[in-house]
Amino acid sequence: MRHTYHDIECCAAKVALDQISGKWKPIIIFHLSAGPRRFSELWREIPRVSKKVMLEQLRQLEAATLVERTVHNGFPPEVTYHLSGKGQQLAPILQQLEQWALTHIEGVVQIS
Amino acid sequence: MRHTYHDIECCAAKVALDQISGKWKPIIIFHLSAGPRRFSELWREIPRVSKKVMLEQLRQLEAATLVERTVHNGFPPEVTYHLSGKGQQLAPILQQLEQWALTHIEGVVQIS
DNA sequence: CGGTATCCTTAGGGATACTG
DNA sequence: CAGTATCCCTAAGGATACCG
Repeated sequence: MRHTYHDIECCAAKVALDQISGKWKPIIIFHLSAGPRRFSELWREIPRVSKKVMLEQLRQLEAATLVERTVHNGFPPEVTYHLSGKGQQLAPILQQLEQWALTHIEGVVQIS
Repeated sequence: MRHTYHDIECCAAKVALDQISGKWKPIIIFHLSAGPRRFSELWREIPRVSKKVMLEQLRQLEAATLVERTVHNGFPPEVTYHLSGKGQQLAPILQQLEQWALTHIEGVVQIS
């Protein structure tokens, strides 16, 4: 992702948001923050995404070094994804955002 | 914006992010967090957006009750936009996101 | 199982001109 | 000044089938 002069000058938050925006990225991060997942697990936990799009989102998160990918040798193939340090440091901020949503956005309720 | 069952169940943060996602919304919030702005001011501060899109983004922020719009009578017309309480409470979270970007994202530097 | 390859659809955004 | 009205176009996402 290229950042324009204007983005960088005005609003580093925008640059951050760009890295986690995308229809499924926050949900992926949410699930990975509970621990590593193999591709198929993650895919089962997030229904309604096509495999292709799921992969795209993961690749973008990798490119932003928010998520890391591990290939375990053997058959059948096993690949796991987990949050990087950078990704983990994002988690508390997302939790605050979550809290903000819970207090301000109608119809958003916590499901422990 | 409708939220799916899945969004609400899994990730209130996603719902929050939806309200501030959009190509220009973070930048608009950034500028408004420094105080109210009339439309033309804001538009001058954010070059490269078309007036139409700028309006759309503002309308969406209004719909999410992040931004409020005040019409001052007189001629020429004067309309100002400012952050609502909800919007102001978002500011510190965005600042943390900003800090996170500054420490983790290459090429993002602070311009006091 | 994890991943490509194809093809298709749409919403988001951009350019420009016009109006009260 | 603030706001519509048109028209256009591309990137993001979706469906489906196939591969090692």
